[in-house]
Amino acid sequence: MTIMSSENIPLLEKENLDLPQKRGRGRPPKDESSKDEGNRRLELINCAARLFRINGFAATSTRDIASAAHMHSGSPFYHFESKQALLFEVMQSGMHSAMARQNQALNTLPRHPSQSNAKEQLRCLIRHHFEVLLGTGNDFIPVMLYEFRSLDTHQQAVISQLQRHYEAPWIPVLNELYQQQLLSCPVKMARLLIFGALNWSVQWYSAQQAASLDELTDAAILLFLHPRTPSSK
Amino acid sequence: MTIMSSENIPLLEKENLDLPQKRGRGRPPKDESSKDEGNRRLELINCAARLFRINGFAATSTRDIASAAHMHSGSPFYHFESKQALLFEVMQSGMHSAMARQNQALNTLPRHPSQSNAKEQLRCLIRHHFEVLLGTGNDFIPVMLYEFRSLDTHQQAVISQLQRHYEAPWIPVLNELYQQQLLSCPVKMARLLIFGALNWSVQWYSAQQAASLDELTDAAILLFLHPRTPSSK
DNA sequence: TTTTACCAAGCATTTGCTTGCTTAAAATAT
DNA sequence: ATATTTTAAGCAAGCAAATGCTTGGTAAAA
Repeated sequence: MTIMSSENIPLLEKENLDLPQKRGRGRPPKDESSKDEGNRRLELINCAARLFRINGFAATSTRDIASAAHMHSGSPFYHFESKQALLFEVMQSGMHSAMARQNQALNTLPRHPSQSNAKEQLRCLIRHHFEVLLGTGNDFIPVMLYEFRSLDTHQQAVISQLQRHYEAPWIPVLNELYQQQLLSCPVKMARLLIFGALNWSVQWYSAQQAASLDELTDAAILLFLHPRTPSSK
Repeated sequence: MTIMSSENIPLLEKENLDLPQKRGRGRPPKDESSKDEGNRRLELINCAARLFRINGFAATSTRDIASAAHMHSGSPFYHFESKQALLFEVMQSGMHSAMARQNQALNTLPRHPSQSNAKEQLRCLIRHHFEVLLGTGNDFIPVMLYEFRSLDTHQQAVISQLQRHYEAPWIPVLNELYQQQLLSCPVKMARLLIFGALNWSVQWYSAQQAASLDELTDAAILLFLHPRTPSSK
């Protein structure tokens, strides 16, 4: 928030209400579903992801993030050494989560009964990617896609590596579809164009009013894959 | 540029070299290829477009823009009432230029010899859109695509209107391709996904090393259109 | 003498981040 | 069981720099 933000007024007004002191300022109790460590840190990551997605990295101040997490302006720097490091954490944790869920989704498919379930594998990958991009509360990957340039070169290298891992399962699937002539475009280019078509959906998709993620997936498959027989499965 | 920018050092160091006083500070001469009016204003728009594209709107300071145009820090506000107004001008002029060139490109095609040149029309539209996105010095449209949220609601409405005009010629072409069954995906969805695939290219395309815009266009046509006969034109 | 195009200087705010302190729970020693 | 120490988590205040923008002046062309 650049100009005339009304976020710092609560720091003076609601100070005696509920903004601070929600969890006290001492050490947090260790009970409550065992693993409570890094809870506020995680809260910061979630708030940052949401704000970075809505307003962009440069247009979001650390004060905005702090107040969204019910903290005071300097407190985020106890958990993260810099605003950029927080962005980096958002992207990294988003990618790790997305990769884990992608592998999980692929494992629900029937263990390759020899051949030609490549089409179903692609459908699964696309459907899951839409989930990652558009699912409620999934702000991490959009932030990664649109704020890449705000990282330094080392961080960019790390994220690029994760992206390559994420995209790795797509390549054999696309290769097989190309050999089955369900895909007419060379694989390298097809991958770039397909990811573009999917990633761009964060620009126009709105949960209400528009199609479901399943319908989106069907449309994408229809656009990219060319059935050889008139009756396609 | 956020932290530790080295852009303001020239304001102190090169002050006696060539940065200011290049055109003097008085009224500019009216000669030099007649139409010189708005020349510095245009220079500002071009510099802003380039910087906005490279660093983003929020991460580009008006001082960066001024010094790129060989001006001092307050001078851009003689030509534009605010930084946001400058962004708006960048997008508007970019869209008008793109629309003019798109119509021009369409007019070079043979005047619809009845039917079925829809495929060639789509190729023309895609090829031109790649030019708009990736051509050298074309920073305007990428800025429009990636900084839309930095506009206020009224400006967004104006730009959306221009986008609709730009996309208008695509719709009858896609409709005909759908009826010819060269396109299997419903037109509304196809348009969104195709524009996504194309627009995303600004994220990965680099002029050296990669394919030419013609090759990109061929790949896109192969991906989106399904030939009915084994020998496609 | 009016207008165009800019400079020089600076103001008010915002921003990222730092320093020193406080609180309370957990760990450890008695 | 009690007392002490340690540590996680954050608050309060503020600094230095950056940023958007304003004001008053000025030089030169028309």
